[in-house]
Order: sequence, then C-alpha cells, then structure tokens
Amino acid sequence: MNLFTDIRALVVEKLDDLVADGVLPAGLDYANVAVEPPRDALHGDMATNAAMVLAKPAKSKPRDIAEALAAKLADDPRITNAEVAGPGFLNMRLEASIWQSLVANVLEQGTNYGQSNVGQGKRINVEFVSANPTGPLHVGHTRGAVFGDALSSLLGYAGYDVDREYYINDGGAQVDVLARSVYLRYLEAHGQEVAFEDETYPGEYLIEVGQDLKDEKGDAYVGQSESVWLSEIREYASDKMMDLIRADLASLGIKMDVFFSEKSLYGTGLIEAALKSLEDKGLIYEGVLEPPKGKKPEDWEPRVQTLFKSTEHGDDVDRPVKKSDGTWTYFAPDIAYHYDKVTRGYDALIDIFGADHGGYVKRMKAAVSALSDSKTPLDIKLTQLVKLYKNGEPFKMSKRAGTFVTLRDVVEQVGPDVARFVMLTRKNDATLDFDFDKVLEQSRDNPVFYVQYAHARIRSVLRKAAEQGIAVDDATLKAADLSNLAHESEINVAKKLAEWPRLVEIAARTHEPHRVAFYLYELASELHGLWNKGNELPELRFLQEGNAAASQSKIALARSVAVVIAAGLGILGVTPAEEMR
RNA sequence: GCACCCAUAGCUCAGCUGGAUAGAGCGCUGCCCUCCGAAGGCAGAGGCCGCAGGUUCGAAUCCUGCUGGGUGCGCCA
Repeated sequence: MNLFTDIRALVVEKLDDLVADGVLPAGLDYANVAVEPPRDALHGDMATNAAMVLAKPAKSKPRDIAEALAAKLADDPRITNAEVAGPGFLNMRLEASIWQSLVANVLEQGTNYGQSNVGQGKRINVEFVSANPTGPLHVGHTRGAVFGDALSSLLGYAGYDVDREYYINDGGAQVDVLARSVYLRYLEAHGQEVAFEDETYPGEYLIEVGQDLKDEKGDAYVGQSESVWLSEIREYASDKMMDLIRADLASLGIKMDVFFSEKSLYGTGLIEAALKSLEDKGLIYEGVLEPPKGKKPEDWEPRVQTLFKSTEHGDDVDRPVKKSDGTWTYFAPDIAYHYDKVTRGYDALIDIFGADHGGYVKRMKAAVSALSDSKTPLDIKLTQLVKLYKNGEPFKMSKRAGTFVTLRDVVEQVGPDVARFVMLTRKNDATLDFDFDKVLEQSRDNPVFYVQYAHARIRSVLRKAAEQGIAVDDATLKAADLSNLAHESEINVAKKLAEWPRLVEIAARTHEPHRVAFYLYELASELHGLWNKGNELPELRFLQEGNAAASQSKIALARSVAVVIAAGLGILGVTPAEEMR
C-alpha cells in the first residue's frame, strides 16, 4: 500500500470526471501528473501538479483546471480540503483517520510494509566487488561490497528477482604473479631465503598459503621450473584467495549467488562466440588506432589490431579486443562475460565498479548494447574513493609500509553494522570520509547511532510496557483504538511513515540505496522529536499511566516506527539495536 | 588533448521523472530533565545552489560554454 499512489489514482479518476463533464478534452496524457508531499508542510499533506501539466495540452489556464479539480476532490471522504495555490498547485489535506489507519496498516504488514511490485518480478543481475583473487579485500572494495549488497536488497524489496554476482578475474597475468608469490612462500616454508621482487606480492597473508601448499605437496615443487608448478599453483592459490574473499564478504554479511570465473571463458569457445556475435553485426574489424592526444606514450607505434566498433554504440573511440600479437585483451573476456549474462536472460544488468574504472563505462555499455541489440539495459554505478581518518587526521595507506587497511580491519574495528551504515550515508558517486573515531561516536552527529537510538528507545518502551502488564504484541496494538493519535506531532510521524513506500520506489528506480539511510535518519528525528514533546505534554507519552488502552494506541505508533526502521535497516544490511550500551 | 565524476550555509552533506519561501547535522547564540533513556529536544543567526548563457508557465535539478578539484585514457588486469 502506498498512500501517494492511492491519491494519485483518485486525482486521475477525478480528471476523467472532468473529461466526462466536458471541462477537459479527451485523450490527455496523465503520465506527468504527480502526487507528492509538498516541500513545506504548511501547504498541506499532498500536492499535485496536474493542472499545470495539463494546462497546455488542454488549452486551458492552470488555475481554471485546478479549481475544477479541487471541487471534484473535495467530494471524496478522504480529502478534508483541496485548495489552489501558487501558479496552479493543488494542495490537499487528508482526514486524520487516514493517518491513523496507516499505522494499523504498518502493523498489519510488518516489515513487508513498503515492499513494492514495481520490479514486476523482472530478473536483474547485480555484479559487484569482482576484486582480483590475489589478496584480501581492502577498504575500497568494502564500499563497493556494501553498496552492491544494499542495492540488491533494495531491488529485491521493490519486487525484482535479483542475483548477486562476483566476476573472478582469474584468467590474467596477475594470477601468475600470485602463483609465483605463493611459490616463494612455499620455498620459505621449506626454510629457504627468498626475495620478493617488484613483480610479486609480498603480503604476509600468503605465508599461510605457502605453508599449506608445503603440507599438501611436500617438496614436489622445490627446485622445479615454472612449467612444472605454475598452472597448478595458480589454481591452488586463486582458490585459496577466493576462500579468503568469501570469508571477508561473510564478515559483512554478504553472500553472493553466483561466482563467475573468467578462466571458464577460455578454451571453451565462449569468447569466440561473443566476438562472433559482434562480427555478425559488422562491428569487428582490423585497424589502427590513433594515439591519445596530449599524453602520447614514448613508445607509441601504430599497430594493426582487431577492434570493436564501440563508437556505433556511444563510445568515443573503437576498442581493441586483440593485442597485436593476436592474444585477447582484457576487454575480450569482459565482452564474453557480459554476453553470457545477456544470454542468461536477465531483464537488466547492473555493474558496480570502483572509480578507477570510470574509463571503462562507455565501452562496456557499448558492448552490452551491441550484444543485446539494445534490449538489455546496463547501468554502471561507480563507487568513489573512501578517505580514511583517525581522530580527524587523514590516515595514509601504504602497501609497502604494511599499513593498507583491509575490509577485515574495518569490520573488526567498528563492526559490520556501523561499517555498512556509514558507507551508505553518501551517494555512491561522491567521495566518502570515513573516520574510525567519529563513526563510533554516540551523538546526533552520527547517523548510525541516531537511528539505532530511536529504535532502541522504542524497544525500551515496549519492554517497560510489558513490565507493567500491558499487552504489546502487534495483533493487540493494531486492534487498539488509534483515533486518539490526533496530535499534530503524532500525525507528523504517521505522515513520515506514509512516505516509506514511495521512497523505496524512488531509491530502487534510481539505484540509490543511500536514500534509505537518509530517510531513516529523518524518521528517527521525528520519533525523537515526539518523544521529547512528551516532556511538556504528558498526553503525548507512549506510556499513559494507569491507562492500558491509551498506552496501547500510543505504543502502536512507536511500534510502527520501529517496524519501518527495521525494514530500512534490513535493506541496508544493518541489525536494529534492542538497546544502546 | 579527450572522456567520466564532483562543486549547495564557516565545516560535512541531503534535495524525488524540473515545482511553491533551497533543507539537515556540526560549529555559534539562547532555552528545555520532580517527566517512558537529556546518548535527546526546541528556537535563532548563517545562501549569487562555482561562473556565464540557453530551454519554459517554472531550473540547484535539463542543455551549451567556461573555472576549480578527482579519476582514467592502445600490447595492465
């Protein structure tokens, strides 16, 4: 249930009446007619722009249409009054009973309240993290992981059938580097002195892998050439790294539905098939690229390569799919991977990349557009950098100094709930400041705390009520007499609750889970405000002394706030707090 | 040189498929606990929405051009 769509349906119904009355011409397009909360609450509960949108096509004055529409709307029992304002806005006020029954409705539906069917069960694939299997996840990955997971949950809540997917880059040279690094640790486990050259990973997390390899294989690889061990260790090591990464993700509560291996594209004809598909569309040719202007590489020389005509699908230049020596570029398996996603029958694809892959967006969109004949939309969300702070001071990361911060470091220091919430209180395309101290601060300045506090307060009221022998189960609460929830402050809380379903749809449509976090902050603010009003106005307190029935109706409102907070936090992957400590 | 992202209060940031007098928090000023958690609340001051044009009933929002910051740019994935 969504009050805004209900009222919009009413507006449309009344517009049709006006058409029947001959006030408006037939055949008008209502697509742009919106019913929204007015920016200023003084204007009313809901506003529609119908008159302004329809004035031109109806060849009429906005205010005339608005007046006629207002008269029609005033007939509806739900509308207390409808008045024209400004250039032709129509402001509506709703009966208090609407807001009261909304509270009952929230309790009826529980955390399903706000779920939407805008997704219509469409299948959507969200690919995220996709870090190379060469080591543990770091902070940058954390943001992408949290964002992707929350977006997936949000889309699921909005009625999509979502698959979370991880693309394992286990086909390239970086896995060879990993294998060589593990080999060094393996030799080390055999007591040899080893040196880590530039082209190796010196990270200590490989010590254990080398040791395990020794335990399994003994000295079988010692003193052997790469041709003996490279491919085997590559496999062994990348499996180990994926175990590590899976555990990292699990520590944040993230579980992927699909892990797709790049390696599985090679030697199976999948890359060839994808390229063939493009070739059949006339989008593959042999050619020479222009050097990039202004930043000409020293060793630039013209080369003939196999190119994908990505410019025909919105890219700036055509992109190579084969190197001059005939081997695939990185782009080729990526095309094949997306071809696979397209052929798996998804209605839409979402890729989540780090900001450093921004240059990749156009060619990837071009590829999917070409592969699916523009039928499968691909949205690519970039997550910007995370800047770390400690006590307000920038926290420098350096791989060499061993001070690079991993996902595990973050989770261990602040916990998964805080890490997730903080990462989601910013738009994905804005850089994020993450201060290890500030995120644990207990004040209004810290949204995590503030929202959790609101939830904990409500739980506290429920506990208190139970101690006093008042029944506070949802079945009892929703049957309570809610008509005394009539004070402006109480109605305002209910109005905020009414926005939830609408917000879910907006956030899902724009692929912006941060909107959920901001909404929860606003809702928490309403709750805290009402709570404090109880200081001066005892009739607003949730616990009405000696009056169980009155208490139950007040608590019903508080409980419905807790339900929506829990639902919102659920989307963000955060556990609602029972109490603050 | 080109592409993408960002620019809103002193600071950190919201702002819905274009809507009315642009909103929060921090900081600043002043208030509110015999009362369900003051870990909170209320009020006040604080704005050329980077600059300049354009589109229209209407622009922080869309388009173009600038300025400043970030990211990236053919045999690295």
